[in-house]
Amino acid sequence: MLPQAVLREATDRKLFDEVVGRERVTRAELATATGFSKPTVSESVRRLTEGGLLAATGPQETGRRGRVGTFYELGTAAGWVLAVEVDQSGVQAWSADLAGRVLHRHDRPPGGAGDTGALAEALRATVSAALRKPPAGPLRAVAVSMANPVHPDTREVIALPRSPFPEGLLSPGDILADLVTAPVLVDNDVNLAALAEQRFGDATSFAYLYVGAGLGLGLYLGGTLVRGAHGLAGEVGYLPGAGWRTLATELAAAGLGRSDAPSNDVAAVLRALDAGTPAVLMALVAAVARAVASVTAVVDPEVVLLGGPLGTHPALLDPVRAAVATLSPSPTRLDHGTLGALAPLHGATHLALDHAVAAAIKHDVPG
Amino acid sequence: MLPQAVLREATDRKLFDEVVGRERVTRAELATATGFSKPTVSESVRRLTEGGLLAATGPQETGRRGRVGTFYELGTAAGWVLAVEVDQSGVQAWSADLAGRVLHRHDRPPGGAGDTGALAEALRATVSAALRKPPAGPLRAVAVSMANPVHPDTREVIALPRSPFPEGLLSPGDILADLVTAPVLVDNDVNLAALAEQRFGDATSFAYLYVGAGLGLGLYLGGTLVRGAHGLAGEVGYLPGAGWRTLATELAAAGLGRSDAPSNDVAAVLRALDAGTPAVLMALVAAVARAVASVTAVVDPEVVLLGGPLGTHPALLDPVRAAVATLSPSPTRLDHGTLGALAPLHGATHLALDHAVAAAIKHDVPG
DNA sequence: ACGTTCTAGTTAGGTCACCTTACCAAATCG
DNA sequence: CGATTTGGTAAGGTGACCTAACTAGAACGT
Repeated sequence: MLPQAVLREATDRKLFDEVVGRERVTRAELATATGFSKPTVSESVRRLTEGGLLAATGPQETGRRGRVGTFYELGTAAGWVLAVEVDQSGVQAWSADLAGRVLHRHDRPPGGAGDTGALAEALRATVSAALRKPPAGPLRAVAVSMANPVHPDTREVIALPRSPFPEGLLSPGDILADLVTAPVLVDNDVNLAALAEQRFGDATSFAYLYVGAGLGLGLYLGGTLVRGAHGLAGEVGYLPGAGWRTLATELAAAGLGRSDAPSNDVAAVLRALDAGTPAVLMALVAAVARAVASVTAVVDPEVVLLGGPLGTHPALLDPVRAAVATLSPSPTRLDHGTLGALAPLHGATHLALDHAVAAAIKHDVPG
Repeated sequence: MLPQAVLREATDRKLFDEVVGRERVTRAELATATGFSKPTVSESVRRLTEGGLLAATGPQETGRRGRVGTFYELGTAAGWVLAVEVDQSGVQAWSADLAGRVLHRHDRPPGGAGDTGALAEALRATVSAALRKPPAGPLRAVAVSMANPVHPDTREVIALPRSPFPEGLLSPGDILADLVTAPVLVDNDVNLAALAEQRFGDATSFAYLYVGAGLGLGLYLGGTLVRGAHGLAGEVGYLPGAGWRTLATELAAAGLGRSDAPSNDVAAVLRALDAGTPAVLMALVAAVARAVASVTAVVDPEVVLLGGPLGTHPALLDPVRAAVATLSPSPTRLDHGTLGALAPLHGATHLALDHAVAAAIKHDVPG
């Protein structure tokens, strides 16, 4: 590969993102918006259209002085990506175009609860359904969101004690190998939720704390997700609690987030929170505040967002803020996430998109 | 600035580092070692020699077939950097060349203990002394290591409750403004220690836990130091302890690391550790293990190194390993740091070097 | 009506950093 | 003393960027 390719790729990527962000643009607008010269923009747009990522869509509306320009937008042959979420409540998938617009949704309730084989089958069935309604163009990437941690290099699913999945590892890449030729990216659901919430807001250092059937943390620092050397970054359930046990163990001892019947527990805890039961609230607030304070002390992010079925409960925010303030001198902002239960799917879409666009730009160098 | 400059700078930097790493090299060796073509290497070396960073130092020794090449090495006019450490035990400074070789050392005992004005005066005096023994070439950068956290953008020193410095902020940039024209970089001593230990080993994700008169953590992830949005990353003294207090508070309550007389305390604790007093050991191990487990749970680094006067005590390592293992499922390696008390100075040297070389390469484009 | 003005886009030509290929220079080996 | 081997230069090409000057075409103004 030529050394100058890095410049070309950066230019193409920036222009592509600009086009996607503005829906329809002329090359002149692109030049002023990005700072590139007009000839450079024309060259780059030519590459992108020949590669199918962009397409000319007729003339600029007239009524303004000067020559009418040509609008460019996302090409219909640009293709699409597939984002999938696998968890205890089933499998959910989104087909999206390269602008991130969701085109189709596919849901599937859980097969046999807690059965890995059934889950794998549900994954295959959902992806098959999505492939039966293919948008225009090639499928460029598949991203799968899972509740387990994922190894940062191999992207294998990692088994943990008290993991929400039973024994037996689920490897989406293997499961989908014969269905799909596009690359299959796998990542942790909370990491992906963090990615989504980060893109939605725009803090550069950022933590997303999931509170539901267990605790999970997604960390976004310095422009990338922190996955950890062994894929275990953000496993805040293993933080030391008040005693010499992990936070997760203490929560379970308090009757919260038991890993053997998590969804029922979440419903019960939600009812308790709605009813204002002080014991439940206090136990939960203590655990969440410990987690937030720990994250703050270690990486000091700009913002910490609470997410997940319990994390978004309105009764939680103020007490946690108060508790954290007694410990931490950092003015870190604490708030609710805004994307709700769909955050991981949004994140998976972003992950797939990012990979797809980068790969598409890297490969076509039409002359 | 030309867009191609990024390529040129990367090339120059890589070649410069290669030359420094091998002491003396011919251009042919550089070409094969770096993968650049021979003409590219010659061009780059020409730029670097004209900029003064490199210098030809006579012919390759003969005895081998083929033409004798010209050796290049660090130029005498490349200049130098100054690394300074300011803490309660006084001020210490190193002059180093751009290869990181320490040329002169300057020490100064503390003026009035805990007196900011005296400390500032000691800083000025130490730098003046260093300037009176200037190595060849220009002073390109000064890096100051301090025990306080430092704001990541403004690089102002941040005041914290229980900080080892008294009221009144020490701004090395201002203090040295009339002595020195080179840029003055300031950073936290523990961050710099992490930088140094990281360079010495070569883990890509890395935490350095300082245990002395207080706890501090330096984090090195994804190729850079993590300073936090407010400069408070690694302030693990504010981690929640076993009770609803910070780790630092609990340690102080146990008679360890009291911030009002820290150095005496450290000596006392060291004596207790040597004597094998179980209460002291257990309290310290508990606190350190909590910190390590917290870091592991949040960012899952490849390695955690213990440093500082207490952290390097041999009695600490195994109990901490055992305690961490009961909490954390991550196979993170735990070890002692290898640079001892000099780690922050090493780190400051690296910081200054990095800045100096980058700036020197950026600016001269002789043509 | 018709030249002026304004905007979109192309053409021409230059720069810069990289590359390959071919050559020259100088030392040892057989 | 020629062959070989190695360091370094010369010549020429490519690709990605730039500026400046041009053409294309619509609306405005008197």
